[in-house]
Amino acid sequence: MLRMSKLFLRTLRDDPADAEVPSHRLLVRAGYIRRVAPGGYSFLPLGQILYDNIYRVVKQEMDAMGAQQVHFPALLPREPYEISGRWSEYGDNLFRLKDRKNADYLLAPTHEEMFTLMVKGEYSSYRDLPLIIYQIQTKYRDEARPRSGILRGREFTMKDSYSFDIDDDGLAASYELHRDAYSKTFTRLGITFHIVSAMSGAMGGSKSEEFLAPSAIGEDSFVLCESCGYAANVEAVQVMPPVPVDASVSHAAMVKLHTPNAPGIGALVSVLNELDPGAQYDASKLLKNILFTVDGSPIVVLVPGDREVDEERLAVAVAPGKLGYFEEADFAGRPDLVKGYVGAAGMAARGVPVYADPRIAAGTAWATGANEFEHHAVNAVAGRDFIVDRYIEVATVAAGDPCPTCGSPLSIDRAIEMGHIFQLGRKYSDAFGFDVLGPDGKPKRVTMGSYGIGVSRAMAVIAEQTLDGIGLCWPGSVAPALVHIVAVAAKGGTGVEISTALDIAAQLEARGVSTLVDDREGISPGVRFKDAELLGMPTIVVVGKGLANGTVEVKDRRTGERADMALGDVVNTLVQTIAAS
RNA sequence: CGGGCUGUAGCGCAGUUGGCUAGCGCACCGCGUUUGGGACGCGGGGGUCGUGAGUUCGAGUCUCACCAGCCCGACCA
Repeated sequence: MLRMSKLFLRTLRDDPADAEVPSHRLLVRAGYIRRVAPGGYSFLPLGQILYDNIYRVVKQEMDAMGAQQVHFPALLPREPYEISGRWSEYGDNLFRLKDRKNADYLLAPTHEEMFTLMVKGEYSSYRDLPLIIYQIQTKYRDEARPRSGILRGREFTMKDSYSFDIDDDGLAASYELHRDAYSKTFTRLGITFHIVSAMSGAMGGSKSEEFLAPSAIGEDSFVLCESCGYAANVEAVQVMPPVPVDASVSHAAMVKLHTPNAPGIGALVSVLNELDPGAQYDASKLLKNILFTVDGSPIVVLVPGDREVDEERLAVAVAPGKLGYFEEADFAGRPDLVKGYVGAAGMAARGVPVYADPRIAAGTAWATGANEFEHHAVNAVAGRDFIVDRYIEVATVAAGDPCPTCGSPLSIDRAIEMGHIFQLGRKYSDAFGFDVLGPDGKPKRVTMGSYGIGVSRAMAVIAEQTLDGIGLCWPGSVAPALVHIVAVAAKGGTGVEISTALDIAAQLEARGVSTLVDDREGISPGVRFKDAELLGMPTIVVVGKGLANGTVEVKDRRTGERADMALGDVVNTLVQTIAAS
């Protein structure tokens, strides 16, 4: 039983000035968290209980799938990360520090290395596998821009697990176990989510899916197909293969036009339409020619004018080459590349490789730069006037694009990444030379998966998906208390409301229902009601004026429905209702 | 890394052309009234005005530097 007369809690009437997103504002106002540093938050008692409840759900589902919990330090020596290459790969996002002997340490952003070493140290036979171990532990990432309170912090809690298998089939099985466990976990946490295909990204490896919680404040975008259920992070969408082009259609010869005052795609469209009123140009018929550098050498990337280049996908496509921007200084050194008027035609002569989105299929005609100041070319045909050296999927997707599996229009929504499951493969077992002896007595390289759930982030996500105009609104599976009992003293009262509220709470607790009692003295009813709504327990019981008639009021925080109930029935009824839900 | 905005009590904010004891609301303490929708009266406590230099008889206010926070942008040829 939590008693508000004793609870270490102060609710705020005003929104904190530094909080932008609703979950952050309410978690601070309701006294769950307090900021202590950029991206660093303390939990007050209600926040800690909420966190513990989420922790318990995550742990139960991990244990249920046969994973075993372990624990690592967050403070780690440099060497393992040096061996895996991540000491440098992680860049500025890694917190590095030195001990008194000037030795390098880091605060772990994730623990693949340590798990690999731990298992390598104990196991050496195929008969020991498969194995899944996990921890729920604090991670540190020096984010370029921590934001949204607990949603993107520099210190946060993550459940990370790792599977160790002898072969690909085993890895696939461990992966499926996680997929199921994650679905159960997020369902129990009351989170609405989609499982989407994800990009493997910097982690290396192959198959990867994300658990995304749709939210307007999300930092990820994903596509969803209403008709077939295809879902993917926008960074991982597979576009349709290039539409076959009717080779019999012949295009007019490429023409160079004088196009002054046409900076940018929008202005160029207007200028071209003036020059050629019959042609009906729009951005999708223009070709963006964007220069990047790979290991210092220029490349040009072609996308339709109404699309953007997805740099993360491009970075993956050119790996292990290092992607960079082609900047002013680079233009200065290449007078043959005219800023604002770069055109694919002529890149071969300049020794610049041409990478293109599949939409720039051979036989398609485009308006593009003419590699001459204030000049553009129209009717530049792929395969005739310019050659594409390599097709890669780098154009951003747009709402309405065809679904790669069924062709229906895709929708795009924002979401928060809640979990990520990932078939790592042998990246880390290779790095650390982790073999076990196979049945044939020969060494066999272990294959791994890594899997994460943002535990502290889940607090913000659940808040974000459930809050309303008057406060937080927790699902019963994580709420700090299931029932919030408000004692409202009657005029000239004797305190019987408070003692009755405490009595109801004691009976509920005895039957396993957690309670929060507003037993504060001298607080006006309005404050109690506002606080109860702000704090967000699923059920609110008001012990007040009805007591004279032997009734209390029961309110559902989510629906706002309220009903008077006989004092003698309230405990039984609540216990039954909660058991049924 | 670039741009914009902001640093005054635990929280939210005001503070004029530089001026005397730095204010208001919430929160907090005391007394009294009040008690079903963020009550009221009276009386209180709480401040290195982000930090450091400088200008000045005098700086929350002006100048410079630094630090911190929030938001936006990260290239579009």
